[in-house]
Amino acid sequence: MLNIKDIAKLAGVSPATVSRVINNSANVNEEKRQRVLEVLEQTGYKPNSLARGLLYNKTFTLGVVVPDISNINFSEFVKGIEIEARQNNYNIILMTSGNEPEREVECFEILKEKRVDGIIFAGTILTDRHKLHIDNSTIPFVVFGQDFEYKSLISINIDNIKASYDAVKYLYSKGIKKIAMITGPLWDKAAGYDRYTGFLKASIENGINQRDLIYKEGDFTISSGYEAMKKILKEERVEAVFAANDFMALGAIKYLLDNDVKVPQDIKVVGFDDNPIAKIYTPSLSTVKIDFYRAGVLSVNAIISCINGIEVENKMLLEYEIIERQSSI
Amino acid sequence: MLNIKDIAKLAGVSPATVSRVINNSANVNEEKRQRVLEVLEQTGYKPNSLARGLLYNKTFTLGVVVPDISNINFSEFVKGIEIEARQNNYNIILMTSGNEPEREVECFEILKEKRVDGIIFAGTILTDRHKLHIDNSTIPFVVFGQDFEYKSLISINIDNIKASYDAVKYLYSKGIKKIAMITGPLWDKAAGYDRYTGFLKASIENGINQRDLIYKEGDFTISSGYEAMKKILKEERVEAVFAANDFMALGAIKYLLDNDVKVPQDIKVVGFDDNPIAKIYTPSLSTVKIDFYRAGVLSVNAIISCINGIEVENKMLLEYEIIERQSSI
DNA sequence: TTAAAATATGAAAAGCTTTTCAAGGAGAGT
DNA sequence: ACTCTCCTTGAAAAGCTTTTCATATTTTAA
Repeated sequence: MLNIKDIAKLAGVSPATVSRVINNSANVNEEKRQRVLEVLEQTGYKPNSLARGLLYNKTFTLGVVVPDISNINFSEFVKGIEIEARQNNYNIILMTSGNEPEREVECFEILKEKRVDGIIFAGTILTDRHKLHIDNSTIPFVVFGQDFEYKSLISINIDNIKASYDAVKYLYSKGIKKIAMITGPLWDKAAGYDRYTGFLKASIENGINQRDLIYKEGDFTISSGYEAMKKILKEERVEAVFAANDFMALGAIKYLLDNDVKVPQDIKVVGFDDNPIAKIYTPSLSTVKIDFYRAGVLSVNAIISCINGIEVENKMLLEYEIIERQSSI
Repeated sequence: MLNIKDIAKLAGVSPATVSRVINNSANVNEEKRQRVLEVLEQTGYKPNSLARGLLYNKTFTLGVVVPDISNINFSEFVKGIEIEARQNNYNIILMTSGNEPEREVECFEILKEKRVDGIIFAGTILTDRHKLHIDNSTIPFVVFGQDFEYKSLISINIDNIKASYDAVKYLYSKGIKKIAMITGPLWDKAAGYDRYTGFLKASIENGINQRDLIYKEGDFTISSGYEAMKKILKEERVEAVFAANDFMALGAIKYLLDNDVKVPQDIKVVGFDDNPIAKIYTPSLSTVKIDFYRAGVLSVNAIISCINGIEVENKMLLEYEIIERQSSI
């Protein structure tokens, strides 16, 4: 591949002059300028960004670490990141961690070696090794998705408690008295415990005794939603079900339909996430929509500000929206 | 950020020695080795990959250009790429093109500047500008998804004609006589025209006169499937419908159910893609499954071979699988 | 004990771009 | 005609790592 010296030779000027033409950084005799431009055009020369990066100590590259890119939430997130990054002249190195802390830390190490200008990290927990890395690192970090209340780390989060609270309140506002919840695993702080907490809060506010709360724990899969719904119906007569994600909500609906319970006439169902399936399913599923694309855009803006030394809020909450569809009308 | 000179100073040795310790490239006095290792540990030093890349003219980075990462097919594809690449010590720079040729070419330019070792490209058409780029480029290219019969370009493809042919044959094998197709836009060679061609071939083979073929053109959306189904039923009495993708198939099913036509008892439906929704929908949808994850893995293997100067087949076809579910039993 | 071989180590160059600094040339003003 | 300015231009250094080459030291063999 050609370098700037080759171009200089072909155009009969010095490398410095070629550089000046490429970067429009100083006056160059018009005739020479044309000669250089012509050579550039003919050869398709592109300056070596490694050399540039070495010089400026800057790569215009962001590292992005997500658990699983094939999860629609994260692919929306990454889409937002990529598009916003590009708009700001940055590229992204994408890495997946499979939610394994070991691999996450490994990603950080590789990204450090690649000298990325910043890292956007969607993870689950912050182990000591994570913290060690973040502390020792001069690379700006933005953490998404779990409330990492660690030092002044920039984090962008979903207010799971409030979103869940609002979803349940929405059901109560329809005059419903008895609502059950299908939760995620409660050890999962964000999507598990926090969403349960919102349900708890809204229920108590509507005069339910904490001991009378009706809920079953699932694991975010369709089949666990199906099973949970079965258990709930065996024990109680409820008018609505709120599930901690859409898959479990769909499982619940499936069980209800299989057993000739009408949705929404007999029992209303609300999910969480606004998975694309929610809109398509029959009946279409009411849900809480989180805008992951926007989360990506915000992450990029935050990290670029940070890179440029501009102060940013270090705790941001994402908006959400309760979407009413057939399953709860 | 520290550099190798700093480490050398801290350990009281020369940069060369530090380099030898890091790369295990030559014998180093054990005592000094330990001193260096200790400093490396304490400082968390990572060598600057830009400098290395500059020296070796190699970045261990692959460029990946896809139309839209939030499309499940492409996110599976990218997942396969990322995981396989990492296993081979490569990272990926992900770029999205929105299927715009202009932006695709722009991606190539940026990736060239970043000196990626290879580019994996999922696109639609190969314009002259694309070709110019590929011709002038010394960077290995792997093209996925459309049959780019261009020179010795490495391409990985779906055999749309044969997959579609097999799907229709499968329906005929159930003793069905009258099958309609909902095609994609026919100007779209791969997912549009080729899938139609397979349908045509299988139909003729089963004694249908080409003039009697029943098909309507959709645009891959649910609603277009719904409308196409409406038109088909108005004109003909069919026993089965084959759609060029799952969304249109689901639209068709929706129309049928809305009009009290039972699926699969009255009309069987088969889609294409194995979108996650296909499995979940009621009735679950029979479809043609393409393994995009595997396509990603194959792409990486091909490009790494190419980078290392190993000969590879330059035309590969992906396997597919007809998945039978409730909608066609 | 001495020559030869093996081992260990640092200096320096290469890889590519940008920017600073110095110098050369041209034009303007006196 | 001479000096001062402004405009152009090229040489060189910096940024960081690896590897080669040469040197210094130690070990082995005779």
